[in-house]
Amino acid sequence: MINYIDFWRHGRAVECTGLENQQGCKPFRGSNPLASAMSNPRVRFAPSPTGYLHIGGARTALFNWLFAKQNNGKFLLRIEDTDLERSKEKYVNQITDALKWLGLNWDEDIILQSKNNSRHQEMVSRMLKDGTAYKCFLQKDELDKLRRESEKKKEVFRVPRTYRDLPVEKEKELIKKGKSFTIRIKVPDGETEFNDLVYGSIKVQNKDLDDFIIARSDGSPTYNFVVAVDDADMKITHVVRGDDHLANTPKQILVYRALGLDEPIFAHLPMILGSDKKRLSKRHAATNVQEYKEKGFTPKVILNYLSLLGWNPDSDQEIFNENDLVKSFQFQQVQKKSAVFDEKKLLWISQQHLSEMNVRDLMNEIYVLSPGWGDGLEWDYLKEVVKLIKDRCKTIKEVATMSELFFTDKIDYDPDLLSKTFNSESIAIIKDFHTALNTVEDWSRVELENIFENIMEQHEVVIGKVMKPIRVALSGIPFGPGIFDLILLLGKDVCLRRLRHTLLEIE
RNA sequence: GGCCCGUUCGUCUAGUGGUUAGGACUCAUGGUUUUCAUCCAUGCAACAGGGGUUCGAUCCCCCUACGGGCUGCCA
Repeated sequence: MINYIDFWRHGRAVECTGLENQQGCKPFRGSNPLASAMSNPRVRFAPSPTGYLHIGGARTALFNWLFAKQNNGKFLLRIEDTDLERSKEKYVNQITDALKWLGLNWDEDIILQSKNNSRHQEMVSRMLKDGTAYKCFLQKDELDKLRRESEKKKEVFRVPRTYRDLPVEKEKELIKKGKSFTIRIKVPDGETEFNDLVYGSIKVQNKDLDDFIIARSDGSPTYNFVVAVDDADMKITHVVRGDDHLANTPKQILVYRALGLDEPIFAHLPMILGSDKKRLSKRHAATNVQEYKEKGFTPKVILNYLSLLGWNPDSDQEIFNENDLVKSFQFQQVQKKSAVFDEKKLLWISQQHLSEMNVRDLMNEIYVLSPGWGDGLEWDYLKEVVKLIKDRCKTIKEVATMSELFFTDKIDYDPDLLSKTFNSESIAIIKDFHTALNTVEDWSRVELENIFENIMEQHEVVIGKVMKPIRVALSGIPFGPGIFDLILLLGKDVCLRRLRHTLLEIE
């Protein structure tokens, strides 16, 4: 007996009896028509617009993008918006905004999956016509019951193939009676194997797969069907996605084969976990790419850190720009195990980037983060401010925040800090310093150093005792740029005013 | 339950049939620095467990445990 002939369409009809060896049923191997596509791969990122772009999605997008850039290919974006309930247009915008901000620009127009509906229907019909799929009249409650029963008996539940080879007349009869049906794929005997670029060879026995549904009773096609059709239509050569899809892949391959479509190459990426080793979810501290923007991380920093999660460059290099990444990226170096997201390391990467960033670029990043930053102040002054504090900051946000002390007229002193810093001795020092500053003629570093030395002598103290109270009085914080730089940049008037202000606060 | 995948310092990772199991982040200590940060030095810290194979296993094989994914008329 011949099972549905020509199920696999590989230029030749193959008869699978289920008894012969599996080789005959296996698809092309060495003659993979996609081999030539290596030079111009087409990859895609396919998020569902049911939420913001999270950090795991960003990494998936990044690896796709890197691979495309590296091989002179195309990086495409497909929005999987077929879940009408949960899909929202605002999320589409959030996702595209986040991708743009990261610099992961896509080629060609965005594909909305929902727009492909008629194409999906067409393909479902084709499978029905070809006999690679069938109408299944099992009702949901029947299935639920069967499932419960096998669970009770501790048996493995399998969807019964009751309607798989139903004569046409009987089918018509059932439809006439108003019985609803789903459409299931006829999973062939044998096994399905594929070679994942990250995980290597993956093999499953087809008997472990049910005749899964490709179209629901309302006619809408299901994910594992649609994704295969869309990827094929988009001529995707490499499917790069999270490893939560690893187990779905054989099903999708079955769809490709049933439809005679070219199979892509697959590469599955390990998951990103939270610090509790649980899959990164909304429950975790920050998973939204947007949040990292707000925290003051630049796109380059995010990309750099994300690339190191689950991938290693086969060298000691840890700081990368996009070009380095494009050059070094390799699926062979992608880890199989999931990785924990570590914000400490992110901060370190960020700091490394900041220290290498020139002041101008840094200022532009600050403007992206907070457009009103330094309003009304001169560019040159702002530049000096940034130059002075950038080496002490880990994020753009920190630079923006710390720079405030150069902008505001009035500093909000922390009472605890004041009481810790000031006693009768330091108050006297502040007063003396105020007097000296007031009368100084030459506003220079040398002159300031002289003043400091005089005070140290007068009060018989080390420089720390002079510097600390002055620093707190001038900046409101117990650390920061060199004291003379601070004074010189703030200017005489501001310094005098802040010294007086401090004295008022503590007295 | 079944199937698939995984398991090296707290974290990201390198590594090999014989290594003092390497690096980075974090943390601790010391040094440099007018403070802080940087920087430098030092230190703490890992092969999940059990069986094999082997002269010898972190590395190869098997089992167990643990973790994750899939198993849906979600995507």
